[in-house]
Amino acid sequence: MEDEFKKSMENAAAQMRKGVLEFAILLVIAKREIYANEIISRLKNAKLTVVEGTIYPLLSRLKNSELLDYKWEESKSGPPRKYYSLTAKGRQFLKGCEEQWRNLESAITNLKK
Amino acid sequence: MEDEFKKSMENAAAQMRKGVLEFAILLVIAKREIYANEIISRLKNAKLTVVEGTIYPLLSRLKNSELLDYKWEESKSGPPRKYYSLTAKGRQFLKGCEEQWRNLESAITNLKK
DNA sequence: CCTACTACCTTTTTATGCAAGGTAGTAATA
DNA sequence: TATTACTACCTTGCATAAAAAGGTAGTAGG
Repeated sequence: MEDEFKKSMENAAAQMRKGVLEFAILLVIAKREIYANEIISRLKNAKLTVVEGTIYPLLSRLKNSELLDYKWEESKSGPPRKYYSLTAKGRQFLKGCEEQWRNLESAITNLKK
Repeated sequence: MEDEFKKSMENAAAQMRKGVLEFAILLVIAKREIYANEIISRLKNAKLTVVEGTIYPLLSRLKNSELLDYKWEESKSGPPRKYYSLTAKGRQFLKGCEEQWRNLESAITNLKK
């Protein structure tokens, strides 16, 4: 397999990941209060790689849109952490995302037929 | 529901669509030779809206990457059309996309648990 | 020959993910 | 108490790519 091909393939995969990134982060936060580095680990486990430079601006955006809230908490080892949680608006938004996701899944299924 | 919220929701939906756009187009072309405007209609039916300014550059990119090929064909009514088809490389690429898509689906499923 | 329609394509704007670099708190150790 | 290591936060600048808007050209009908 050529290099160019691999590059394109990786790029396509990255595009798909980007598309659901916000959704994925909201899903993770919905489960429990969590801070940025934990979110990164959690997504990595699910094979959705995200880096700091991506997640911090995104979390800020979601906070500004009032979909998220956070509270500072001390850490036993290291600097304090921002624990994020969903606001009521955020939960509503997440529901919308879930519906969009189902639509997307059915769209792809249809296109395959 | 506020306006801001709707806007964010639409934006999130758009993001998701973007992520699978290339994949969706390849799926459509895989079924039969087809030209740009038909692709647009086909995707619209599947609730994946795309516009010309999006699809033409994308088709060119895929052609340049040798994933697509095309041939001109006369139309009974109007200017000639570029009918696109997948190259061998394109079919291989599509397989890769399908795998990525499955990965994404399982990632989301896992994050929900 | 003018209008309508279809089909192609390009230019410009905007959004956003990511690499890289930066600050600061804790803690172990030399 | 200086040094190093680690964790956690955040910002700047670049590259990519979708979408809006505008442009060219072929056919057809009145």
